[in-house]
Amino acid sequence: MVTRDGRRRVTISDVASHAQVSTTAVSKVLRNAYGVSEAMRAKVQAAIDELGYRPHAAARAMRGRTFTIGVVLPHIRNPFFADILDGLNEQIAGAGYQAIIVQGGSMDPDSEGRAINALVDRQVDGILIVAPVLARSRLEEMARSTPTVVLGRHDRSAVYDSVLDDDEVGAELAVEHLISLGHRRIAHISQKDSGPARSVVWLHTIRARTYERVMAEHGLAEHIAVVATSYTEEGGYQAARELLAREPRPTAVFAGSDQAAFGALAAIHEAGLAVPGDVSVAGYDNARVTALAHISLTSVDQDGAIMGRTAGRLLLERISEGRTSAVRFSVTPTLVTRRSTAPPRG
Amino acid sequence: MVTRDGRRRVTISDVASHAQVSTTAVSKVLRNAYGVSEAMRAKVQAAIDELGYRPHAAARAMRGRTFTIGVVLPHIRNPFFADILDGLNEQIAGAGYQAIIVQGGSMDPDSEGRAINALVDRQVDGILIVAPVLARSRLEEMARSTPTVVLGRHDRSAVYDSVLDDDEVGAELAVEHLISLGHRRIAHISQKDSGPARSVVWLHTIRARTYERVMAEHGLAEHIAVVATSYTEEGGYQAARELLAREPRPTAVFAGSDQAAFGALAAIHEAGLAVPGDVSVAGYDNARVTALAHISLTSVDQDGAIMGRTAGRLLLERISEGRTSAVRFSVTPTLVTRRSTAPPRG
DNA sequence: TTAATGATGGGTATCGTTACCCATCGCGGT
DNA sequence: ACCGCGATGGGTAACGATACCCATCATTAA
Repeated sequence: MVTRDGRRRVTISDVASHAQVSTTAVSKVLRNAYGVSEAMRAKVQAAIDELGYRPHAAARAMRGRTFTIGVVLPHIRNPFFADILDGLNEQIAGAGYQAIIVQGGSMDPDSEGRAINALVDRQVDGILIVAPVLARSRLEEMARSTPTVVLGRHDRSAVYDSVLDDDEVGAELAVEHLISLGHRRIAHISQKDSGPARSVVWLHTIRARTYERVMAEHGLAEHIAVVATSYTEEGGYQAARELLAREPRPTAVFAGSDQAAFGALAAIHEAGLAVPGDVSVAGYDNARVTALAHISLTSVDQDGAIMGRTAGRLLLERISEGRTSAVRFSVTPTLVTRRSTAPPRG
Repeated sequence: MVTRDGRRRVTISDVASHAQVSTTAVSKVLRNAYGVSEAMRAKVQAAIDELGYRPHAAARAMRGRTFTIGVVLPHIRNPFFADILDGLNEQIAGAGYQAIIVQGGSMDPDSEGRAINALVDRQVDGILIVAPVLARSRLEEMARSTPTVVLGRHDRSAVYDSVLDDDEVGAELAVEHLISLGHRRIAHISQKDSGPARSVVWLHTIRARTYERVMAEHGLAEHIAVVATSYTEEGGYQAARELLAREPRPTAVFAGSDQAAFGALAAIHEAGLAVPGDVSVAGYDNARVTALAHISLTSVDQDGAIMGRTAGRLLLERISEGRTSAVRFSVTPTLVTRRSTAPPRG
């Protein structure tokens, strides 16, 4: 291969001739394959270092592994995804794998499908897909050809692994907290469905249903108020404006995600109301920014780093150890109370 | 190629035999190459659609283009990068290109180098690298073999293109604004150097130097106070704590990035001080969250979407049109004043 | 009429690496 | 002395697509 500047890239043959061995031997050393003596390994490694050789991932993809994990994120704006990614990288870097990220375009199945195809076409060894909205059949089709972990989706599959937090416990914690503070008119901000309505495969549906269940269990069924927009700042803002216009207005808002909670805070502030004096707000994800003193948002913590690490481990198990049985891993969330929630006034 | 489930992937030969033409013809259609009749194009396209064929990017990489743009981000936590990415995607999607993102590990040249290598090994057609800390010689080495655009770095190169905002203008706007409000003790939060100290290739250095220059021009040289940590929430928090401990404490803080400004807001709030009553705060980037009512941060706006679009256009020019001369594109920032800045008390 | 030209389609070597298979060697057991 | 076996190293045909070159044919110019 000749690069634009006319210099040839160092290939496995260059290493082989420099070390005076066969390309096969070099390949075996590279892959830690069976049948290589210690002397051979040292000799080849020396040649590799001397020439600054790096395996050509694209060429590898033609026959073997690419040592690449593909990650599909709905969008990179959500800070919680950064935690997941850090956990994933930590886990796979040691095994010599590299993560590449593509944006899936949140809530749009077509765009998500294109993103997945892009990874499959690039022959990644494994795929982590976060909160997909694609039909399960399409996910399974992909999972049959490439090891796959799905994060944040409540369905069971025999072909891909699942990593999720227990959204029922998380939502319960948040709603119970608000109720125990004395709130009765508690509203919920959810996300619009982008597939079969109210299906429990989606985490936002679980959070919303749990909210309704807990409200009902405490005799607050008449106060149930859900506005479904999206788990974004804009979505939270719109939903909160709608809720604040109601009469009587809610004294507390449980937002399905921290981003939505930020938008809600903005709307509340804009309406001239105080948090938590007039309205308490709780979020979900415990993104790092929620801890900052001027925001100080009560939020449900799901450990993104552990979820990312686990996803990485599950993928490596499938890739290297050939596991084919499906696994489901669930973390239990906890509530972090901060200054955005307090007993209602009067 | 046989996938795990035993099904063969559809290849160009399958398409060729199905359409009863040569693989060469199919390849030409795929690449929009010269020498294809309209009838041929239609026939081949029909076969492609019928079989659901998708080109194998890894195989393409062996001889031709991968139709992939690699993006190196210091980390995905910074919301400003999301704007850049949206602009880039918008520009390259039409040309059939796909962006893949790798994390470079901010402020760590080694980790950044590994990220770049990962992209080069995967044979991407072009690379966009955001705010790199790597030595210029390494960047140029890479740029000689792969079309490269560097975003947010103030050096001139003959081999790669540069996209940046005019940080001198931006910093001037922010500092002049604070001075015109009547502030004199204005502090600045900057970023530690991760290479040659105080070199003007780094945008944080330009912002810091401009701050010093403008202060001096207004006879405020004695009030110059710079704390260099990092453009992150943690960095802004630490720096602000240090600044608030000084006697007398500053009445205004110009943070070099919005993220640092958020950290500063947290520290100020934690110290029991009010914004803008006790301390005014201005940031840089005008990330979307700064506009939210409960934050309402005065910030310097650089249009990330335009920068991303331009970077995409410049890369496509190099890839498709073979441009080799280096280009430099600079956007002029504007100031967006919000409620975090006001005249000093008393 | 012939030669030159342009448009179109196809044959084939090749990119860098690995999977598969085979050759060789040394050693222990019969 | 011979056989069998495990350990080691190498030869070679793929993987899927494209670049390069050539063959063919219709059209136009001389």
